[in-house]
Amino acid sequence: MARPREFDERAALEAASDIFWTKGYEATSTRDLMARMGLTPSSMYAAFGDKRRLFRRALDHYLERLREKMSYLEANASPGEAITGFFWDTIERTLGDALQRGCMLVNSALEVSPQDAELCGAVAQELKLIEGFFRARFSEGQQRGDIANTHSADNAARQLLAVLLGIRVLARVRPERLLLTEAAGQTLELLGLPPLPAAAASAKRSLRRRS
Amino acid sequence: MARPREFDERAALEAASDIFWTKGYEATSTRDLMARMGLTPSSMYAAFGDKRRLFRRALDHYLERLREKMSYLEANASPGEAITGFFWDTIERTLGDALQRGCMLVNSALEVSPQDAELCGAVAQELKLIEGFFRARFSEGQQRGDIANTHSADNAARQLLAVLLGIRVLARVRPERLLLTEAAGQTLELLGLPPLPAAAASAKRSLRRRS
DNA sequence: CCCAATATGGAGCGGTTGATCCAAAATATG
DNA sequence: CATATTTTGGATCAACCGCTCCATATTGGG
Repeated sequence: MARPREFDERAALEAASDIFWTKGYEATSTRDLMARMGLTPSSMYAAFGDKRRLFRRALDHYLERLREKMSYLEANASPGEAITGFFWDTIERTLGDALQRGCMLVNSALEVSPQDAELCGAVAQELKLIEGFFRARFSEGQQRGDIANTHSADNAARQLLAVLLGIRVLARVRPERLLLTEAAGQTLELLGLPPLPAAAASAKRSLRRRS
Repeated sequence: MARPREFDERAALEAASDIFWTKGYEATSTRDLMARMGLTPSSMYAAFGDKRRLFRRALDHYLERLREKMSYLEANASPGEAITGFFWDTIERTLGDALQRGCMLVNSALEVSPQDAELCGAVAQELKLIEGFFRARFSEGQQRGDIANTHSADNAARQLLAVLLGIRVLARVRPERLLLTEAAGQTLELLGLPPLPAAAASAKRSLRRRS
């Protein structure tokens, strides 16, 4: 019994997520947001609350896709390939992004004030989720016999998480294929995980995607 | 033949570096800066130019200490211990910081726009310096016979750099000793580098420092 | 001792910020 | 068709932004 919304909330969130991802929280103004989301202040504030709460939802929206990637790999690849595939996907996507936005989660992890318990906690929890993904896959691979029992899954997961985050930092300022693939590849190799596709193959692949 | 400065430029830079480190570039206002540096707008702008240039110098000031740390380790420790010591120092310092500021270089790496070629390049170059430190130490250790020749110094350096950056991201939102030490420790171990001091010992050591 | 030269204090510039408010528009229900 | 309810557009708010300007203070050189 009232006027219906003229905009798609999901699409608006997607737009908001995009700007926040590109420019960061502080550097994004509410006017940037309204322009990109195609909303007037009234609509935006009514639908999403203030800037902070909108950011929270935009981040969640971004993270949802990250979680989907993990689920997909868990369901459609062997444990070892799931881990390697995660790194491969991360590197290829990062190198393919002309805007060099890196990862919104990592960007947020460093921009968010440690005093902001709620946002900080959300980021921390998501990192634990990724760590858990690594640990579960690694452990599963060990039970299967694909992966050697030389190292504990706990430590392997911690190491993989650190390397992943490091790669995302590096990619932001030094988007060099060799640097990223070798940093990841070396770690995968030492842990007895499947290697990344050769540079030539992955280059061809990203070329195909671009066209 | 003119009035002399009443403030110490170095101390002012130190103060500026501190706020930028704590709050980031965007979230720091010129008023924050002037208050903390104890300067009026006139003095600040006359001495340091605009906010961006001040940030550049504040970052350089921060990085100088980072370089000193590398020089110190290079001069006063074996190659392997220099690498391990760098990680140890990083972790202890990070865990000891109540403000959880992490590393200003890493924070900047993600906040700086990739379009900002100058600042971005400065960050990239500093990362190369750290990578070079790892590579040189690793290579030297191999020549000495301290470190196995199983892995190339190039790749080891890339991996160490990634883990280091990853740790600094993690520390920002999950300052858990075990997580950081094991992520680093595992990598050091796999590369045949000296282990980090035991948790008990390092806890004692940081306690001593605090008192 | 006066003057050129630099530093200081602080008012204040135009513009932008995040956010609010209200009249007009659009719908489902009675 | 009227009314209650919600959305929409856009003017507008106070506060803050980075930065400039100028009068005043402080020095060294002639």
